[in-house]
Amino acid sequence: MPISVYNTLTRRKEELRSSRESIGIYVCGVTPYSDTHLGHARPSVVWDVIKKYLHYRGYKTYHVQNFTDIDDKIINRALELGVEPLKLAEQYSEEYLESMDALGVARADLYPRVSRHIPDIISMIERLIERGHAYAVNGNVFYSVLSFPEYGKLSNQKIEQLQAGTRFEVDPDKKHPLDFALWKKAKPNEPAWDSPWGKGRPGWHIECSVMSHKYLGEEFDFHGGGADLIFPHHENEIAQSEGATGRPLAKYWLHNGMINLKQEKMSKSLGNIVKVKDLLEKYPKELIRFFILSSHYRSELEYHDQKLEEVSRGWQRLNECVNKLAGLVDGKEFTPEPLDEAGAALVKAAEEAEARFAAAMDDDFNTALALGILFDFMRQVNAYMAGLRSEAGDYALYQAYQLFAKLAGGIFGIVRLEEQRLSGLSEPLLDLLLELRTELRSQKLYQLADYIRSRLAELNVAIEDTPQGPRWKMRS
RNA sequence: GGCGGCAUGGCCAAGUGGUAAGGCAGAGCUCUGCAAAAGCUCGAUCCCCAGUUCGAAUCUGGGUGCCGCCUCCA
Repeated sequence: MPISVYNTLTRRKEELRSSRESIGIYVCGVTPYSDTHLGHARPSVVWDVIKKYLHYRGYKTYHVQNFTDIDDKIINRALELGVEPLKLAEQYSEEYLESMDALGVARADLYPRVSRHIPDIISMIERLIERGHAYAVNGNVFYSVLSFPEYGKLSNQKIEQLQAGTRFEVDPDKKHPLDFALWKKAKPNEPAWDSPWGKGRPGWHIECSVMSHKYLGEEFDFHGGGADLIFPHHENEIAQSEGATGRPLAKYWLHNGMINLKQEKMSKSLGNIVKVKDLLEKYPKELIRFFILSSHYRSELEYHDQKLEEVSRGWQRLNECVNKLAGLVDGKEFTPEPLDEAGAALVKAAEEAEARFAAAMDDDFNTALALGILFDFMRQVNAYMAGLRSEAGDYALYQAYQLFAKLAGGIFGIVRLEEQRLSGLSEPLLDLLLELRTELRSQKLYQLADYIRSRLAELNVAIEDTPQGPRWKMRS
């Protein structure tokens, strides 16, 4: 079954077809001038999962994600703080990468910076001028939107309509109000580079055209980013790249929905951001990923302070199940030889779950559906484990464990295997206590048995009496 | 004003023509000395109106409400 994806450009789902050996992915990265927030985490986690799923399906990928390290916001912030703009940007770029590492996001293959591509930018601007798509005025260079008949095709807008909504003052040097800057004339106290048009710096959108072209070539596969980038950023990228090459920029445009706080977009300018750093202090990364993956990537996602607590219960159950499996399987491998009826049924259920999971992901990466399928399978596994007589583990459990490890662990990154090992004497002593308590229970000395349980609970050790005997676990 | 999206049980969330996945919360039950864990059972006709159709949450038209973009933004 082929993978299909919703393409913003055509506004419908299309089958994924790549003529390349490895799928080229360009995701618009961040403008690094303040802390990484949840809104940045969503596309990162989503693309992390998409990539891992593509790998699972046998594709190779090459993923480029830029840092826009030259920008008005960075310059202004640097001026406030009295530091070098590029240094500030570098610092926040590092912070971004650290946050994403901490979220378990695999790194892109390349993180190009605007500041290191000035000559490439200048040459693309020259090319645009040659081809009649751009003009220089007073040290600035503007892109001429009227020179590109398809302008507006991504955001499905006509130039006249866009113009009607314009609510900012138009630079009198522009031929058309929607023309945008490719090169900005230097102002005092700003980083500036020499160019054929004098000292200046690149405009906002040009860097993505230049760097995607340089590292992925013409017409690569995926171009991604937040839905708020559709206009003007991606629209302008298309105008620049396609104006310069005469060829389509990317085949599939994928846009993730915004994360809202109290029904309002989380954004730096609104000052309502939730920092990834802060979240990670309170919650495991796996839970944050679980939350992000619990709805489809294109829909909006509501966040509030209790949100992660609300979803954590279901997440914990999933983890509990996988942990029990891990304990039973205990790193061993099993062969299918002795397999009773229930075991055979579970093995079959695992196969079905995997097929359904893949079908869900094939359909525009429907992680919410896929999660539902994992929960379905979890119920079957739990039922099987409840009927278990020994702690020996078997082939069916082994298959179930492998499946969770592959899908929930490897692709989604939402399970956390708890290390129950305690240091030194603690573990034997704990086992001794459990043994003692079992003896007390068999003598019906329940008060004492319960006393042990409640005192251990105070030490964050939870005891569960299962048909297979008592087990303990650390409460987080 | 233009463009796009969304509206599904108390909450979250799949489902785009054939009679409503899954999660949380709630109720009951099983297991159990109790507890915990787990399992089982119970709950919605899908914002409103009008159409198309044998049949619509799903298509069409018209409303209502919310969000996003049209200014930097993931």
